[in-house]
Amino acid sequence: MSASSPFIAPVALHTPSHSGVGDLLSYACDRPLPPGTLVRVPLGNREVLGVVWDSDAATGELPDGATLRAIGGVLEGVAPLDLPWRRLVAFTARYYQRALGEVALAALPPQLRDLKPEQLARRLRRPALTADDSGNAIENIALTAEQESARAQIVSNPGPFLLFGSTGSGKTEVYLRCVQEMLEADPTAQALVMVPEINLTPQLEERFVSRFAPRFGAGAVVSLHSGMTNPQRLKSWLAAHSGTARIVLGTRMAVFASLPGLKLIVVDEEHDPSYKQQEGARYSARDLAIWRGREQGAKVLLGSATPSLESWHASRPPTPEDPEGGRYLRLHMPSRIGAGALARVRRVDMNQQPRRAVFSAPLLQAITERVARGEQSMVLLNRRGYAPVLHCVDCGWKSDCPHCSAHQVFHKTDRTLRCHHCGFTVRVPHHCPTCGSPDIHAMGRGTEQLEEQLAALLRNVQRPDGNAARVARIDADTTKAKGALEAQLAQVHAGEVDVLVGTQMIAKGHDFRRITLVAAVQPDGALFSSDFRAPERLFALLMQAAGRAGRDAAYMAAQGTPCEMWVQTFHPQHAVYEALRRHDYEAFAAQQLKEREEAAMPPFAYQALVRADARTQEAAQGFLQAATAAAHAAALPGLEAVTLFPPVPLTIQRVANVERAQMLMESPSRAALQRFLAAWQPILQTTRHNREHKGLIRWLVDVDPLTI
DNA sequence: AGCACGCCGACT
DNA sequence: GTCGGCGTGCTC
Repeated sequence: MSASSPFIAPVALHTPSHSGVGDLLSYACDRPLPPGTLVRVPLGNREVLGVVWDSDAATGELPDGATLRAIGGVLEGVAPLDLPWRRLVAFTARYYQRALGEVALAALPPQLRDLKPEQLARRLRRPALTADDSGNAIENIALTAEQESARAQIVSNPGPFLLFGSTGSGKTEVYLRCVQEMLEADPTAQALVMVPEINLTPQLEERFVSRFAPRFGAGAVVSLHSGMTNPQRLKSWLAAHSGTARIVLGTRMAVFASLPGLKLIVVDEEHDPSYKQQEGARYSARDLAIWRGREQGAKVLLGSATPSLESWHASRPPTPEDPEGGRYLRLHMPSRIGAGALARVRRVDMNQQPRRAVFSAPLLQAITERVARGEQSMVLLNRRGYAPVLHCVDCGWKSDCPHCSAHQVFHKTDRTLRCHHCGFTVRVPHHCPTCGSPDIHAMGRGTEQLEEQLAALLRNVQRPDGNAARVARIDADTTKAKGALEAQLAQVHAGEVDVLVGTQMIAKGHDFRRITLVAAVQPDGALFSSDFRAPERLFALLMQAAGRAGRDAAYMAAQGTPCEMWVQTFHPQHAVYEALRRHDYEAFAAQQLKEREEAAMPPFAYQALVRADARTQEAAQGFLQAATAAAHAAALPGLEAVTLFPPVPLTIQRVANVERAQMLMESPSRAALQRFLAAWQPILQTTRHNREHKGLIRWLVDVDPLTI
């Protein structure tokens, strides 16, 4: 140890857990550094960003041969990250089976890592937009009785809360009011408000800024999501970290924002699968919000019209048989305000329609009438492209991706066949690549085809202004360019579009005032999926889509026609559609929960997956089998309460020439599953290094997976 | 994760 | 003759 550097600091660095490097590395420094201090340290022949960690977590012993090196420097001007933040990061790493440093560094803005000390100093000197309590009173919008009741409950109870409010019930107004009261009561308080998608942040930001900037200053509201540039993200992060920002709006990553004054967390559309990160540490931002709120003494408010069954179950009211009830407090807001009645649901039995018809006659008629009246319609299909596969009539060839066990999708717009899994793209062949036949057909349909067919079908239909009907499409392909989505939405709002075709992208959140008909043309796929959560997701999507119609009561009254949600289905009696018809989430949830309980599935059991990627399917499964055998041989703790299922190939077994397999672990006890996973981690690592498993490329653990 | 070192194919 | 492919190993 260097005589001039008598202190040792444990530092968290971005090293993955399977890299053989421990969670924390020790560095020498000439003064004691408080935990949470951001430092630059030498690692090999480079200098990386690290966070000084709590010394009780350090082993104190250096491995043989390692030499203690000195810290390169402290990031001056950035206060140490506080204990609640460090505890959140440590919990996330532990719970989701990742290295501490990986989670810590991923939770920081990327630019903090890249900036030279002088550049950072310059950034810190630049004055941020100030947040100041100007004292300007906020003009309170009167709450409805339901909103007021929810607000009062939130004020007088500790939470967490599940705000169960139908689309248009004014959940956002409740969020705004709760945030406002929290911030006014405490001049250092901060609030975190999360939404599932980047697309939804601008409209949320607009609403929060217009409400709170006059009162708390222009710098009081900041956003945090991956669509921002690195400098923007750093700026928002610093504002939150320093306490200047009072309100942070963002996507799932925002759950890791440093918020020393955090008093309230809102998770809007809490059921949305986007809250689950699907790479790296596979965390659920909604679940972490609950944990963080409890740890940091902040209230947590989850909101949805179709809550996740987990949250619904966790908020069950006490009954004589179940006097405890759930951990959350459920708040109801069933009424729509300022919006028309809920859409009337119309099911078209496709068994009674001509085969291969995309649009049933009654649906087409309904859309036609709306175009003629100057109303808008929205048509949903969760499949991009023109057709999911090309097929040769003569030899049976199909447009299979050479690198994946999936079809290449026919995109007519640019005459390509594209694999949606690996991106492999070729020109559309004119003749069958196998037998040369020119007789190749598109099978099935995607949004491009819907747009084309609808335009043809409505060719002779006129709008009230005498112009021809206009059909537009919004999906990931038409919105690739920056600002494209906003531009397309603006066209819809301006009334330039009569029928909007798109994927679920258009079902989420956007307020279309003049839409009076929403149609799902082919939603049946999810009914018979092997994924036990598929019905839940379909129901949520259709409810959300139905909520897009008739948002403006005044407009609906003037039009004098009811808004409608159409579903074309071969199974009109299916429980999902029955519940949808009655807008009865509660009955649907009760029925689903009963099934889940009988089958011992979440939320009545806890699950985790281990996935293995390898050159061959045998290698992938072999690794999982070997790791399972080793777990049993070692009689790992927790194993007595955990069921390990045999490895199986993923639904899409091969992607980009990588074979994929996974195995499921299930337990009635979350603690037992956690104990087992923690004990298993080192065994998985040693198994990987066994030369028997050379074909293995990577393995990963997914705790509380959304799809299995 | 990065980044080096290290040993075998197609280009100037 | 070099450029460069990614396999293996190391980082307090």
